[in-house]
Amino acid sequence: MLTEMCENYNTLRNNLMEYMKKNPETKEVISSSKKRKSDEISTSNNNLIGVNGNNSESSSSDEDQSCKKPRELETCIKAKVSRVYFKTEASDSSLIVKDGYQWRKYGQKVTRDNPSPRAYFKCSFAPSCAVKKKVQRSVDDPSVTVATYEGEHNHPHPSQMEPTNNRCRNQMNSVAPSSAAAPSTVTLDWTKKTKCSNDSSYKNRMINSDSKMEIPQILVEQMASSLTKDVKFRAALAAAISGQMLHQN
DNA sequence: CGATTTTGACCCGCGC
DNA sequence: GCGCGGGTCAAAATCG
Repeated sequence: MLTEMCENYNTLRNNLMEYMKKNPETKEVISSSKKRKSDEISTSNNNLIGVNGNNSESSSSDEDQSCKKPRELETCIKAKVSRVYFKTEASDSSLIVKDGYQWRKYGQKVTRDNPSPRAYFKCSFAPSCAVKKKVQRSVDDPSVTVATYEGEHNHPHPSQMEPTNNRCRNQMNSVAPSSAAAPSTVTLDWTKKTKCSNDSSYKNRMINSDSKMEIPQILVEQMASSLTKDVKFRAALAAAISGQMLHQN
């Protein structure tokens, strides 16, 4: 599956390169757009379940160059911004994202371009950890929750640091009952991994824990089959891999 | 009783 | 200068 993904990624990359050669003005058009417009472009371009991690170094860095104002430029340099898409129940009106960290909600607003409210969270370890996140349902797909992370945690993952933390554990477990029999199980499991792809320590831990789990072979095959048939998943994985490659470069 | 959430008020940058 | 809109504050309410 990974081989196929890599091939698809290479094909996509080549197509993009060719397109960029044929349309060199594309960059300028994007970079000359205003900030809010570029946000919209970013959202629409990532109209899939996946990770747009570390915008300042990824393929979307062109639009970040549109940060003309000193304050925005400072923000671009100082705050590491990543956008993560979570697949959730459309009927679930809560804006709780179970990423394992502890957050304290400090505000909620209804924004102009999206009828669903946007929730503002700070890391519970603030002010020592200044990470913030914004959570809002996608305007295109209400079943998709978009979480925008600003900054990086300067402390270990709470679930690793404090394994007896009831609140956190309850949040993580709260996914299980509804997803146990639902077809969305695969999606939820996958989002648990992808949303942590910017945190290498957590990612490694997930991989390690996965290797210890005994998953029935038939289930693995079913999961792999359903995922490879999913166009959105393939595109999201390609985006995640390309982001990782660009990050390494 | 401390931690967290809710929610209206306030602040501030931006466009006109 | 003014109004709009996004982001933050902080008091009250709620939760465990």
